[in-house]
Amino acid sequence: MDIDAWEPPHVLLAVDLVIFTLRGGRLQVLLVQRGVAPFAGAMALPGGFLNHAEEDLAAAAGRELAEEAGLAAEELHLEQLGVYGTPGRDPRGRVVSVAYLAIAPRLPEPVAGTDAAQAWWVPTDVALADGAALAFDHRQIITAGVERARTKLEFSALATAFCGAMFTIAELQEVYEAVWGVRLDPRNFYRKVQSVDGFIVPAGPTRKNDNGRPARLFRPGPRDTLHPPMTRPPAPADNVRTERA
Amino acid sequence: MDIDAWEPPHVLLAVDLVIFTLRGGRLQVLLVQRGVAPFAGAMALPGGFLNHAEEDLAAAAGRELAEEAGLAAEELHLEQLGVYGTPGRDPRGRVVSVAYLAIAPRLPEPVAGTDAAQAWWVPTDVALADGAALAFDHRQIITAGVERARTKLEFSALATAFCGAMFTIAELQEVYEAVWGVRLDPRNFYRKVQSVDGFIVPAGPTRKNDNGRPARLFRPGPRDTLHPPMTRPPAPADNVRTERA
DNA sequence: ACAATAGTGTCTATCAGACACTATAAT
DNA sequence: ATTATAGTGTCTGATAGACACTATTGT
Repeated sequence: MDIDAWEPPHVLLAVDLVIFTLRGGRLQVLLVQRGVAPFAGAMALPGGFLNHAEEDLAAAAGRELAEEAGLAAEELHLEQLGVYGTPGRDPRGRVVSVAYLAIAPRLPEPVAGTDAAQAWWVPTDVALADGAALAFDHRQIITAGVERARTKLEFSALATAFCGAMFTIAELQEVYEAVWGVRLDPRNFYRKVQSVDGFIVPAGPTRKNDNGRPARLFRPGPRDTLHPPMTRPPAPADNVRTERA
Repeated sequence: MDIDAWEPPHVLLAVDLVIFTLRGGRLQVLLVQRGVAPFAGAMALPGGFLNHAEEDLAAAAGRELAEEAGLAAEELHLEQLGVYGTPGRDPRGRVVSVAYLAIAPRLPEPVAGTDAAQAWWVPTDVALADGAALAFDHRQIITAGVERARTKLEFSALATAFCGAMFTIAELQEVYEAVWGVRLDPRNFYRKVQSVDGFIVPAGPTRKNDNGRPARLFRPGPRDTLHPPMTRPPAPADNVRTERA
């Protein structure tokens, strides 16, 4: 270790984005099809190398978010998920990737302004199915993202990031049901979510409807950490949501 | 971005270690005194650059653990804490550091086999006090480590990592009290900790004493995630532990 | 005996979950 | 009227916290 001429080695640094949204009552992740080697043709998370040696990590994540998904980083929840740097993970050399988790409100199918050849919303259970061909260690990263989202829903106001500026309590419940993969009692959810201190606040006496009684609208409240937390029911496997009746 | 000659930039990769132990009923962190610039003379977390371009991140963390603290990585809890890569954080250039959290059982004062000039156990509240001079962004990293340890104590069996292979329930309670900074009722803690499924298991009818009734000994149980979790009391500021009577 | 810590029993306020019931809309 | 969703009332089993009490050691 004390060789005089020793110089610390350099590595290539990348950012990868796990972008979640809710579509059709299911948790979906944005995937792009790689156009170049390695893993050409396979599905991968949007991401890329740092632009220049002085670019900030979070800034690089926001830039990729705009370039590859056409989303503005300022309006989204964006947080660090982890570092993935196993030596053999990229055949081009030593690449260390910082994974970020991003949450977007409900979005339509074609992602506008996409830089990559193609980008799709893919349900997480499909993306993680056995047959799915994912580039690099992105399967592992997506799994970590799902797990992170699940636990953050319990203890933080992250669920509101899946909704727009205004939402009904039933819409918020759909977020919990989709991410957790369970069904919840609407009556108990209704009071539970309102009993948590600054989670959601009423947004005027406004209303909105499908074919039942109009629901009150809410906005995200000031608090990010929930006291008391939302309790996730123990997953009994037969409680999993299949279809939205 | 589509300039033909563009090459992705390289960065220097480092690992930093937040090593916690319990001494004198207080949560303490291992700090070394830097011998060279930058921040020569200031206190810093143990850590360093990757040895070579193919060294695994976790392996580098384990190596620094051995070199700078004389601790064997195999016996310790070691987990990724986060990435710190703000451009200006290291005056030598673009250095991105991966922080790891390590938990060690009660250890004596002088850390054997230390590579750095000096290494000390420092109570976290002292290390984070206003006057403390910490190198780089290590104050921020230690703060994140404390917060991580606090929440992990609630939902995982991490507390047993602070104890040895055998421990009494009172010793386990000391861990919770020190890390959370609160006092707990021994009677309620006693049953609570035993009601959690595979948290701790009895280690023979063995015993051990100070000057009261001998206590039963326990070993860490098979489960890592606690169901139900240990509930952390709301911190009312006057509940903080000051001295061990 | 006394002091000190280990361990048990039990009460109470609170809360998650179940579910009957009322309210307000569209058709 | 019927259907569908929004929102309220209330019961019950489980649990966190408070705390009286018993058990087992050293001095």
